[in-house]
Amino acid sequence: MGRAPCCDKANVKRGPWSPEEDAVLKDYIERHGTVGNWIALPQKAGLKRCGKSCRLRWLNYLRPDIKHGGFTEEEDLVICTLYNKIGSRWSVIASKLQGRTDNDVKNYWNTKLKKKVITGQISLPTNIATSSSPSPSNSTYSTSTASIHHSPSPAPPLQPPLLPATITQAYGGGADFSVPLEKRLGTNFGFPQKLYPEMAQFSMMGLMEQRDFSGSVSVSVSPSEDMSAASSSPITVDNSSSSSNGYVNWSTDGVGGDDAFLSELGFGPTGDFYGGYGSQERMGEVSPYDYSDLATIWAANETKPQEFYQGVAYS
DNA sequence: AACCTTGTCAACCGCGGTCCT
DNA sequence: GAGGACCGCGGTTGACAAGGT
Repeated sequence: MGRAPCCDKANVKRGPWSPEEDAVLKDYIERHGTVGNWIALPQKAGLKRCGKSCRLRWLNYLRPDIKHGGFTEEEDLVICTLYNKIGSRWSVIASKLQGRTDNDVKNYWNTKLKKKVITGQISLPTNIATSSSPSPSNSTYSTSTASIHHSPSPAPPLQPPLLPATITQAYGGGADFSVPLEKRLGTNFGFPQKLYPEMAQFSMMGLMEQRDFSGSVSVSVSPSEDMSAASSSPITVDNSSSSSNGYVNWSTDGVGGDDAFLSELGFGPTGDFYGGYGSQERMGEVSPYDYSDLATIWAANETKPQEFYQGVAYS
């Protein structure tokens, strides 16, 4: 036995709302509120509509704080940044944009913004929050240094998130750097990120040795002894826009973003494995955690960086 | 001018989660 | 604890407009 329908579909009006219906709904809600029961509302208000339809109409169109009209460049960047990080959780993304609804954001992404990203008209911030004052909040995103290209420029197409198997395959399933890491670093589509020096050092443990993260110009990393069979090509991390605090800039070439990159470095599974802090993309919002915690996590999950490159699949 | 294609966006649908009895 | 009622969400649809042929 399935769930009973929320309304009698034969006796409710469907399709576009008329101005009269809008007026009735708006007037009723302004006088009585929704009283927490949308199903009963249309009958009380005298509307021949399904309660869900009333709710949608109010939330997406009639609410007084709804912002109608085009999206700003800053809104574009917030959407791109969050989509890159959390995917199609439109309600969460919309909650970060004043006056926008999840439906608005979803439609905007599907019809316009996705194309802008693909054609390279938008690139995400390259130097977000270089401020030395960390903020505990990750609910706001500074876009002050973001760049938007008004003339289309060639850019690599969107790629799916890098799954461990794919990455392993890309690297030849072992210590074979058939796809040098530097090909993934510095690609112009990705979402440039920053890594705390101590984290970078830690992440490379067993894979590479850190040459120098404190310099102001560039950082070179080469495979460690454990990876002696790998290519001897040094891996260059773009540090040109790094500030004097020693942060290291890096980027990925796919929508997997920071998590995928961290996987490449051997941190293991992507996603929220790091409890959110290890994959923060705004250094200003990340406090200098003790990344040695990750050793415990690795141990608990029986995963080590080296295992990744030996083709051991993570669960 | 007529037809076709593409883009846009409001609205619908169904599912999972939560609350209440 | 079970089951019903409702809410909220994300995916999808369909009507309409605009642009192209």
